Amino acid sequence: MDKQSSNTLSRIMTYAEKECQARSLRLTPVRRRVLEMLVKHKHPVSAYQLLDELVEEGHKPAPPTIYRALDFLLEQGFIHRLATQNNFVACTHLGTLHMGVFLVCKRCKKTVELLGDSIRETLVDQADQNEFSLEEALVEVNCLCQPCQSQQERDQP
Amino acid sequence: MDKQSSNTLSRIMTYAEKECQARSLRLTPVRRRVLEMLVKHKHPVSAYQLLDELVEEGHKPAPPTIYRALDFLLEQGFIHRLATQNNFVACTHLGTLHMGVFLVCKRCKKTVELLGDSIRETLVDQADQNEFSLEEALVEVNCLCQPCQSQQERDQP
DNA sequence: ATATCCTATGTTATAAAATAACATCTGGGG
DNA sequence: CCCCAGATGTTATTTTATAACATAGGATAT
Repeated sequence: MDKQSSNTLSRIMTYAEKECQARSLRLTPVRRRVLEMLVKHKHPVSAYQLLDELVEEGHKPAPPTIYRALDFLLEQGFIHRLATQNNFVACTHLGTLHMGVFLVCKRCKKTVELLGDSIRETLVDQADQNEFSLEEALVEVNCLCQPCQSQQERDQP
Repeated sequence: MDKQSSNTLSRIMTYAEKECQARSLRLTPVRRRVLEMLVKHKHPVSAYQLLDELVEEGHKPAPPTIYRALDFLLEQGFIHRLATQNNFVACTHLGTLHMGVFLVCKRCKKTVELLGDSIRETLVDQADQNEFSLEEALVEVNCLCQPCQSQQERDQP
C-alpha cells in the first residue's frame, strides 16, 4: 500500500476510534478489522468476501459475526451498503453530513461516492410534496467509467 | 378492486401488449400473469411472494420461472426493482422517460414512484464531472408517510 | 474483590433470494 | 411439415442474511 492510502487508513481508524469514544461505543477487534478491510479495498466487497479474508488470517468467524460488525459500522455511518450489488464500502466522506450517492462502473465496479447535497434538497422537497418525511436515502448510479467506455468501444466497434 | 384500479390494470396490460408487439417480443402467460400481480399489489412484493400466489392459483412454477419473467419485465421497463427491499413493483409512469425514484415508507411500505427529472439532471452532471457515463440509476428513499409519522408519535411520545 | 448486568461474540441451524445447468416444449418462418 | 430460437420446466446449488440460544468479558455498584 502506498503512503497516501496508508495515511488515509490510519486517519480513518483514528476518526472511528474517537467517534466511538465520544458516543460511548466500543470499536472492538472484529469491528476494527472489518472496517480496516473495507477501507483497504478499492471496490465494494460482499460480507462473505470479508469472511473469507478473516478465515485466511486465522480467525474463523461465522456469518453473524460479520453481519453484526457491518450493522454496527453502518449505524455509525463509517460504511455504506450498495444494495443493488449486495456489497459494502467504506465511507469516503467521514465527518461530513451527506447522503449516500454512488457512481458504480458496471464493468470494473470502480465506485465513487458523492456528497449529494443538491440531490438531498430535491428529495426532501419531493418527499414533502408527497407527505413523506425523509429518513435516509440510497442513490446508486450504474455507469461506465472512462477507461471502461474506451474498452467497450474497442470490444464492440 | 375498485373501478379506478381496474381501469389502470387493463390500461397497463394493453400498453404492455402493444409495446411487446411493437418490439417483436412475446408477452407470454407467465409474464402477463406476473405483471398483473405486480400491478394489483399496492406495495412492492418479493419474487417468492409472487411464486406463492401462483402456486395457490394451481400453477406450480419454480423460482427460475418467476425470475425470468421479472427480468423480462424489468428489461422492458414495465416494472422496477427495489434493491434495498429485495422487492419488485410495477412502474407507475409507463410510457414516460424517467428514472426510478422511490419514496418508501419504512413502516408500512407504502411506495410512491417519482419521475426524478431534476435528480437525473444532477446525476448526469456529476457523473460527467467524474468521467462516468450514466447508464441507469436507482434512488430509494427511506421515509415515513404521514399516517405512520402520526402513529409513531403516538407509539413513542 | 465480587456479584451483577449489559453488550459483544461464538455457534448451530435455517431462512430467503437468486442462479446454474440441462431437459423439454412450442409456435412461427422456411 | 420440419426446424430452430426462444420460452418454460426441472433439479440442484449458490449466495446472502438472520434466528435462536450459549458463552465470554468489561464496566459498575456494593
